[in-house]
Amino acid sequence: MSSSPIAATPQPASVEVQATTIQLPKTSENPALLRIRHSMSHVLAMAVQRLFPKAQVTIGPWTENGFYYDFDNPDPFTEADLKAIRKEMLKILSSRLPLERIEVSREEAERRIRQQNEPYKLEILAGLQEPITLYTLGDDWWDLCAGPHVANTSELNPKAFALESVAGAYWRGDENRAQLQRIYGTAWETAEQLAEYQRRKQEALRRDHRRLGTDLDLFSIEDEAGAGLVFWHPRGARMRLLIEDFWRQAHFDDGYELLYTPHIADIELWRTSGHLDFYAESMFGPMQVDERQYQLKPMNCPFHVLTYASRLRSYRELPIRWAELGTVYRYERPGVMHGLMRVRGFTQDDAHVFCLPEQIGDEILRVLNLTERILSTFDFRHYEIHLSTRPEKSIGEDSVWDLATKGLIEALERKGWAYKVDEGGGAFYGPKIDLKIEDAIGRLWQCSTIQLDFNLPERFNLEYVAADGSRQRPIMIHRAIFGSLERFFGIMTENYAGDFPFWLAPEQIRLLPVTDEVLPYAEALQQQLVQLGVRAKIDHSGERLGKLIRNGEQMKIPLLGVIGAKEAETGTVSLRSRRDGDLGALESASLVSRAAAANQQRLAGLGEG
RNA sequence: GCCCUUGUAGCUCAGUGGUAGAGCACUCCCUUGGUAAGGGAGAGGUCACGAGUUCAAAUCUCGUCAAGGGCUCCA
Repeated sequence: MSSSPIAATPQPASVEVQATTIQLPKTSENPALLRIRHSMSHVLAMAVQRLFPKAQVTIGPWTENGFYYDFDNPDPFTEADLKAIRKEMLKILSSRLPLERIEVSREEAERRIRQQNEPYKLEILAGLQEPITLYTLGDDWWDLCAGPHVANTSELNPKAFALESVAGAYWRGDENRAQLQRIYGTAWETAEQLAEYQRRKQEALRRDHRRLGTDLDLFSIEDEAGAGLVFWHPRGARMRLLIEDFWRQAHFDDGYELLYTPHIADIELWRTSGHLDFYAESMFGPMQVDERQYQLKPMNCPFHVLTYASRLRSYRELPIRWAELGTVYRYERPGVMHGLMRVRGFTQDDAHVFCLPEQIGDEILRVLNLTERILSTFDFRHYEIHLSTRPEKSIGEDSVWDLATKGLIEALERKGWAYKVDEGGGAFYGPKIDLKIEDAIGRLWQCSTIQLDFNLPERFNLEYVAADGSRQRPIMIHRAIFGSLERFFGIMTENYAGDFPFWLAPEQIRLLPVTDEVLPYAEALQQQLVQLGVRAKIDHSGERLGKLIRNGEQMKIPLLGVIGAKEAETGTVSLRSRRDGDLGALESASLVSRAAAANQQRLAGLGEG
């Protein structure tokens, strides 16, 4: 890639991977790719049936990055099988087989399926509308399929596909039905695209928060304690504290008050809230204490509701905005836990707004603004927003649903954010807005959610006294911005690939003494930094400078300060920035003030002196 | 929960039935060294846990737990 001088506009410091000229279109954006992947799944199925005559075919759709095919086979496929299957696929490609679309009657399709004894196909056929189409692949293989496909396997680039993995999957996605063997593959137009796709997969692996969590000593999950329970190590805990401090301040700034509520409560509370009925299987079991049964909390809402109900409220108090970093425990089934992304104990940045019906629009807009402020501080600036409306089964009056849904829409429009409508996708107790954030390598993560709730105020009989002295039901808004601190921490770590911005790094500056003689000078400087809240350490390992640099870089410390005789004499530090390279010598007093200022302003690098 | 795979030192991994290994990290010694690995010595493991087979199990079998890739579910 050559860069012209005209295009060489200064770029802001960025953690993004280097822009590449190779575009990787998604299947849904590229009809040619769709045909390739769809056809490739047929080639895969044909190859499997050649090698494993007992394998029964089911479905084989494209995915955004490739394709898969589900088989019912007596034995699971192994990695070695994949190699053999790939070879067989290459044979099919090189024999230049035509793919032909044939329209048949239902009876004809059924006859053909029965002939081959493919029960899954029969079930698929039963669900199909006319016209029934099938695609042949060569003379002796065909599959029920709506298409479209390439015309000939010679159009499929043998150097641009790969079989990726084999996994279990349920027939029709139903865990009560047959377990099938799914083979995942990917296919592209060119070998370069395939290579780029594989490079990006590697990149995602490099950013894996579980890997970085261990390497940077941020957190661990200990077998002895149990699955899905997180231990925050000093470095991770320090970061979490910085995130929490920022979060608290942002909430105070925005008119919230903070609550602390218990971790357990009498089981009757959960009966009243309804969780015992519809959430029981996600809760840890109850515990007996004296004569009462207690329940570990899976959610914070009932506690905030009780706090609201602790005394009579006036309409003049509303809106009430209460937030809590509330730690909840949920029973997650074995096998679903995943690093910090899916755990059994986690802290929600939960908040509830109690307001008047006419305040909904303003309050939602307020939440959207706060959400943007908080997420953008962590460099998440691109969102995908979904508005979910009333489902079939739901509670509450039409007028309230209308008002609430309008309030959400109005807020989104005023904010100027594009959104997709998920018709009927709301909870039974109210409509909601979900927000997904896009990370540095284009992945989307669901974090923030804003939900209206017509259920809990009803169940707990929440009231306020209106202007006319009557008792009215307040509107309740649930919202979380991070979703959970653990999950957000994982996403953020992957977004930065562990290269945290200066203000967030657990260790911001590491001073590297070249000789022992300069230690007193280094220690004095470290003291000054620490006193102003800068997280500075001295590397006491006594290794040579090269090694100290290497260790500092590996721990992704934003600033390394080399201190030798020269620096000690002149009262300076030779700075090496992870993002910006060698910064040269800097007056130590200037380093102290600039570092402190950078923390104040939450900067990604050292601020101006 | 289901399918497959895996579990050996803090980390990454060798070790296919016969006395438990390497590199990095850690501790100590030598080296006082100027921008990504100086040298030497040492310490560190109930081979995830429990049963079984065997004269003998890290190794074979079964069970449990946990992790990884998926499915289902989800913040």
